[in-house]
Amino acid sequence: MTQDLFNSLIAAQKTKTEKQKKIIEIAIKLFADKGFANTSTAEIAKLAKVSEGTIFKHYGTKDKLLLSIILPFVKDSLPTMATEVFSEVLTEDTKTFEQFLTGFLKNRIEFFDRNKEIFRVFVKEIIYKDELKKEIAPHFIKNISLQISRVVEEFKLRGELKDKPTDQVLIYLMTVCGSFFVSRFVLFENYSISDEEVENFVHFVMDGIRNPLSEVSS
Amino acid sequence: MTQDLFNSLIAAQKTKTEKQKKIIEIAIKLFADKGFANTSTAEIAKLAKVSEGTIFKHYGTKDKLLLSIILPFVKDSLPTMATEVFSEVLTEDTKTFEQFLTGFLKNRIEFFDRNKEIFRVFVKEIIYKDELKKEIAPHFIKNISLQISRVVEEFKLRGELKDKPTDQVLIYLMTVCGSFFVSRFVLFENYSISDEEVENFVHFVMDGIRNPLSEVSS
Amino acid sequence: MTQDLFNSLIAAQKTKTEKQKKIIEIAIKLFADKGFANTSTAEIAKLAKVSEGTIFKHYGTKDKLLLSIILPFVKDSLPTMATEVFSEVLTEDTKTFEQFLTGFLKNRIEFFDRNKEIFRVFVKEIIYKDELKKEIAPHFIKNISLQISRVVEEFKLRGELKDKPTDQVLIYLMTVCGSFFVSRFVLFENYSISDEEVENFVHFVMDGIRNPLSEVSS
Amino acid sequence: MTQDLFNSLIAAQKTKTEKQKKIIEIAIKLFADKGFANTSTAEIAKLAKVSEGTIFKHYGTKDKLLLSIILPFVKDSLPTMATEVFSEVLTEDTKTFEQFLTGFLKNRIEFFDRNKEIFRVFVKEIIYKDELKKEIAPHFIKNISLQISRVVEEFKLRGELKDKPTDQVLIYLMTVCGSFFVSRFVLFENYSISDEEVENFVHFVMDGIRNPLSEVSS
DNA sequence: AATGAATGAGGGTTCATTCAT
DNA sequence: AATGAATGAACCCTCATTCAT
Repeated sequence: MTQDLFNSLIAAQKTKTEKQKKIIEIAIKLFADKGFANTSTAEIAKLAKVSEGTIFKHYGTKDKLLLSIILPFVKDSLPTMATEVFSEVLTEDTKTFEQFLTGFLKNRIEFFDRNKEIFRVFVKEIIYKDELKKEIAPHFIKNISLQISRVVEEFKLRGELKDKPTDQVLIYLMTVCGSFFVSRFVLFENYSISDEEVENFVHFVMDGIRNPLSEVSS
Repeated sequence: MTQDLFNSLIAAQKTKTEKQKKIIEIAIKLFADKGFANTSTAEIAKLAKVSEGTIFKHYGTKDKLLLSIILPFVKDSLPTMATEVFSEVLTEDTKTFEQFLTGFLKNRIEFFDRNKEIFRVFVKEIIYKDELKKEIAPHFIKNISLQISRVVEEFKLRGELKDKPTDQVLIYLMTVCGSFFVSRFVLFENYSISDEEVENFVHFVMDGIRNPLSEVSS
Repeated sequence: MTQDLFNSLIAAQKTKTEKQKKIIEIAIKLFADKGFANTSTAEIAKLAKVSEGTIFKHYGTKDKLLLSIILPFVKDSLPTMATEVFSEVLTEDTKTFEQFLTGFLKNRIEFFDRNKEIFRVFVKEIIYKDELKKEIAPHFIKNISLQISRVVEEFKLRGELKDKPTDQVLIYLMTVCGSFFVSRFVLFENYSISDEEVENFVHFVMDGIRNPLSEVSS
Repeated sequence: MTQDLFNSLIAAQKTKTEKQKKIIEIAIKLFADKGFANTSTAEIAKLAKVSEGTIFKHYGTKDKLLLSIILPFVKDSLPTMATEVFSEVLTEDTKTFEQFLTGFLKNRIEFFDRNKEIFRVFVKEIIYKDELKKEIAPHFIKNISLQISRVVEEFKLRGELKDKPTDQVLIYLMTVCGSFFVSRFVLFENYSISDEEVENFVHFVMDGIRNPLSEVSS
C-alpha cells in the first residue's frame, strides 16, 4: 500500500511541532480553497491558532511556505509513488493495457483523493509561478511519462496497441488523463468518481467513439 | 468569417473612449500574464497611460473591470460564435463526424488563437471566482454541449458513432477537447498547433489507441 | 546673500504639495533627533498629519525619503554654496588667510545654523550608509578641499602660511574645522557659537598653542 | 604596559561563560559595523552560536547588552587607563609639552587601535542615546580634561605654552584630538596612522599653520 | 471625461522578549 | 546555564478606492 503522502510531507522536516503541522494543514486548506494570492498569512495564523510570527519563524516567507507544501509533494513523494504505482499496477496479472490503464487511473484517483487539497494547490499555482512551471512540472512529467512510455511500448509489441509513434500515444494519454484528474478534482470540487465512470472513460480512450462497424473507419 | 471577438468586446459598451479601450487592452494582457490577483490597478493605469482615477471612473471596481472583460467573452460572443461555428462547420459537405470534429477543432483553434489572452484570463480566473464557476461556466458549457449533443445524435443515427449514451460521449468529448485547448493555450503559452497534430488527435478520439486487429478488442 | 538651502531643497521637486513639504519637514526633524533607524514612517505620518500611504506614494521607500533629504543638501546645494562662499569670503578686502578663515567659519556657522537639522541627519547617517560614505562624502570633500587648497596655496605664495605640503595643511584644516562643526552642531545640540569663540579658535589654528617666545620652538 | 581593555571588559563580570564572552565579542563586532539599531539579537545569537534565549538570560535587554559593552569601557577602564597614561607618558623624561602630546597621542592611538571596535560602538551610540550623552560623556570628558588641564597648566608655568586661559586651550586640544581619533578610527575604518602623521599633526597643534616670519603674525 | 493626490486598511515581515523544557 | 519555540507589537510597504479639481 502506498504510504500517505500527506503524512510523509508532514514528517519531511524532522521533529515538526504541533504548531508547524497545524500551519501547514491550514495553509493547504486555504491555498486550495482561495488560492495562494488571496490567502493572507494573518488568516492562516488565526485559523491555525498561532501567531503570525510563528509562521515566519518556521517558513521565512509566504512563498517558502507554499514551496514547503508543494515541493515535498512533487520532488520526494511523486517519483517514489510513481515507482510503487507501476509495481502495484503492472503485475503478472496485468494481461492487457486496458487493465493497466484502469488500474492506473483507480490507483491515482485514490491517491489524489487522499491528497486532494495539495493537488489543488499544485494545479492552481503552477499556472502562475514560473519556477514551478519551468522547473518542477517537467521534472514531474518526465518521470511519469518515462514510466508510461515503457508500458505503451510493451503493449505495442504485444500487439494490443496501435503501431503509432509512442510519443503521439503518450501525449494523447497524458492530455486525456491529466484533464480527467484536473476536471474532476480541481474544477468540480466535490465530485466523487465511480468505478463505472472510470471504465467508460477507459473504454473511450481504448476504442474511441466511432462505431467499429461503420464502413468509413480508417 | 467569425467577427473578431476582441472587437465585439471593445464595442460592447458603445462609445468607448480611446482610454477605455487602452485600459481593457492592457488589463487583458496583464491579467492573462500575471493573473488578476497579482496585477495592480496602478500598473494597469501606468501601462495604459491613464490615471488611476480614470479606471475607477469607468469600471467602478477592479472586480467589475475583470467582469467587463470576461462577461462579453462568455455571454455575448461565445453563443453567437457557437451558432456560427456550427453553421460554418456543419454544412452539407460535412459527411462524417470525423470531418466535423476536425473542422470544429480547427475553427476553435483559430478562434482561441485570436483571443488567446482573454481565454487565458478566463481559464485562470474561473478557478478562483465562484460566481464565474457557478454561473458562467454552466451557461458556457450548456450552450456548447447542447449544440454538440445534437451533432453527436445525428451521427449516432447515421451509424458512424457508437450507440453509447450521448451524455457519456459528450463528457468524453468535452473533457478531451477542453484539455486540448487548455493545455495548448494556457499551459504551454507559445505553442502553435499544426494541422497534423489536430488530425492525430482526432484520430485517437475517433478510434482510440487500441489495435483493432487485437483479438481482445471489446 | 546665499539663498536658503532648506527652501531650495523644498523646491527641488517642482510643485511640491503642502503635504509633501510637511513630510520632509517632519522627517528631517525626527531623523535629526532620533536617527533614521529609530524613526518609524508611522510616526512621521502621524506628526505630518498625513497617511502613511502618502509618504510612500511620494517617496517610494523610507530609504529614498532619506536620500531625498540628504542628496539635495549635498549634491545640489553644497557645491553652489561653496562657490558662493568663496566669492563672498574671498574678496579684495581679504588681506590675510586669518581673515579668510574667520570669514569662512562665520559663513559656514551661519549656514549650518540655518540647516542645522539636515546637517545632523547627514552626519548621523554618513556613519552607517556605505553609499553615503563611499559616494557622497568624497564628492563633498573633494569639492570643498579643492577650493580651500587654492586659497592655501595663494597664501603660501604670499608668505603668510608655512611652506608645508598643501596636503598636510589641508588635512589639518579639514580635520580641525570638521570637528569644530560636528562637535558644535551635532554633539552639543543647542549650542550657539560666539564671535569670540570663533576668533579664539582661528587664533589657535593659525599660531598653535605654543608660546612663541619659548626657546624650544621648532 | 596598559592591560588590554577588551580583556578587562570581558573579565568585568566574574565567571563569564564562554558563551557570554562570545556574545559580547560578536555584539561588539556587529554594533561597531552596522550600528546598534541595525543589529538584531537574532543575528548576534546566530553568529555567537548561542540561542536567543541565552542572550536575554544574561543581559535581560538588548539595551542592557549595549550598556554592558559601553559602561565597562567608560566607567572602569578609561579612568584607570587615564592614570596609567599619564604616569607612563608624563615621566621625568618628558621635557616638553610637545613630547607629552606626541606621547599621549601615540599611546591613545595604540589603545584605540586595540579597542577599535568598542570605540566605534561608543562613538556611534553616543549620538543617539541621551543617557550616554548626558551622563557618561561628561564623566568621560571630565576625567580626561582634568588630567590634561593639569599638564597644560604645568607647561604654561614652564613658559612653553601660551598664557591663554586653560579652558580655551583645553577645548581646542579636545576638539582637535577628538576629531583626530574619530576621523581616523570611525570614519576611515581601516586606516593606520604613521608616526610621521602624528608628528605633523602635533606640529600644527603646537605652532599652527602660519609662517612665523610673516609680519602679520599676532 | 480625466486627473492624481490622498487615504487607510491590510499585507508580508522583523524583532525584542518570554517561557516551558 | 541553555535552549528554541512562540509571541505580538511594530515595521515598511502595497493597494483598491475616493475626491477635489
